[in-house]
Amino acid sequence: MLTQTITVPTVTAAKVFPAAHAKIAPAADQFSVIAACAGVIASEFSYRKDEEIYGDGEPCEYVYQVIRGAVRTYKLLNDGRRQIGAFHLPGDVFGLDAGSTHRLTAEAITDTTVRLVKRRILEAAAGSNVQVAHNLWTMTAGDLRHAEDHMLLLGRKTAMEKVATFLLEMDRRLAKAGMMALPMCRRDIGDYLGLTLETVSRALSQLSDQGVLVFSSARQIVLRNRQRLADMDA
Amino acid sequence: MLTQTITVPTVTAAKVFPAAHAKIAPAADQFSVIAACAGVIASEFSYRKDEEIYGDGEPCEYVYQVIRGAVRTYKLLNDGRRQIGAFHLPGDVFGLDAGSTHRLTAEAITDTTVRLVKRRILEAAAGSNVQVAHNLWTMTAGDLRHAEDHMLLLGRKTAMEKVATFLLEMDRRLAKAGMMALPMCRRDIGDYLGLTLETVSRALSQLSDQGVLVFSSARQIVLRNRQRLADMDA
DNA sequence: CGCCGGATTGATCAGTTTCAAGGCATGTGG
DNA sequence: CCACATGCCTTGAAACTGATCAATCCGGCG
Repeated sequence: MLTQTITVPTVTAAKVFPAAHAKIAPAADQFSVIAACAGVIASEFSYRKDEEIYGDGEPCEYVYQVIRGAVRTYKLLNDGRRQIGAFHLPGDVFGLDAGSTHRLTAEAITDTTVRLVKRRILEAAAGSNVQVAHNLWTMTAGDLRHAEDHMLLLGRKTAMEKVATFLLEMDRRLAKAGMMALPMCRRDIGDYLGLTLETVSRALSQLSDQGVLVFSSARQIVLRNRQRLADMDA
Repeated sequence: MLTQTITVPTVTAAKVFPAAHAKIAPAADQFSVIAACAGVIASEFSYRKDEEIYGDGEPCEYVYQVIRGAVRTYKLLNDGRRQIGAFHLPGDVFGLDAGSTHRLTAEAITDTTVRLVKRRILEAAAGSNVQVAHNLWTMTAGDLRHAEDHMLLLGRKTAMEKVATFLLEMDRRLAKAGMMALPMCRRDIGDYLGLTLETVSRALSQLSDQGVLVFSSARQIVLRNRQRLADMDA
């Protein structure tokens, strides 16, 4: 079980959309569009490391966008086995469920700041604005695409292939100046890939030995040979 | 590799919506709603066993609903390893991708008849009718929910737990008169659960030995103890 | 400095896959 | 009607991948 910091979310700021932000991912654009269309006042909230943002089964009150930090969304089995469905990095939208309750739990991986809009307002906007409705659909479809790719990984790739895929995904999503600063620990990576933390560690060590990557520290990685990774990725 | 029957789809019928059909699943309702809203002429097509309905990467020309038979949608790795993302049974809608191309391949498991509507028309309807737009979203969200549950299964459940989950899912979706007639072979089940066909067979044999289920034939199954299965399911 | 959480590494174990053989049902042609 | 081929399923034995258990190691921080 993970340590659970019990903290009440703190409002750190509140501003009117659209707000300019450094790095705008496609999903971020859509978020801005729907928020703007809805004419919403979006707030910023901050969460501490390991703090729960929402829980499995809770009503969907907000839709979130990561500003700083990182978020994991996961499901648990009775005995505590955990499957992380996705990591959400700056720019990413999460917590958008079509139903009335969340079906995964969301937690801050590191200290994290999110922008959020009330789901009720979004819903209303979608009811009168087809552009908003279309964006809700394509955002959910983007999550589905990721889930489909991830099912292939979980069901059919070997440990090394899983780790190679993970590295390429993270490289694409958060590499800056050729360097990757992973926000999550080995256990998180394992629970994302359907592996144990030891297997993840061994695979990374092996890639390091082969010169495919270089560690600055355990979580600071430079990829030296993306092609080799892409080959392993199957 | 599966045997590929090369056959051109045959139009067997064409009728105007809404058409009454015996068993209406929730998704079926939505399909009818969107089709009705779009004022679409829906056709019926038939596919032979193992025939491809659409391929990974092909443009999304139609959205489909299973009338009779069963469909598998899957992804492949370079070397042929296959992950089946979902089985589509009578009433189910499939082939609804928000993007412009399909990201999985769809094949008929048995001889299958589908109803289909042109995606272009649906798209247009969604642009002017928020009810249609909303239904597209909730259908995609339903697929996402299934994928999220399935990631947990693929990444974290044991072979026996996977098979138990599979049996309960199929029981819920296609049991008639307490009897389940599986349309798919052991290899399909394995590729859905991230197992080999032998492991699936062994798990089923073990459940049979324990009296949890009874085989009429290899694919005709009666569940004798759903509670035991639910317990294994974790 | 010593503690602590996270990461690495080693040794062994277990579950699943792989390889292989055989059974059973279905269908076809002699 | 029977012999045989075929596809699918079951079962067994061996091999292997990844998990588990356990011992450091390392870096940051009080």
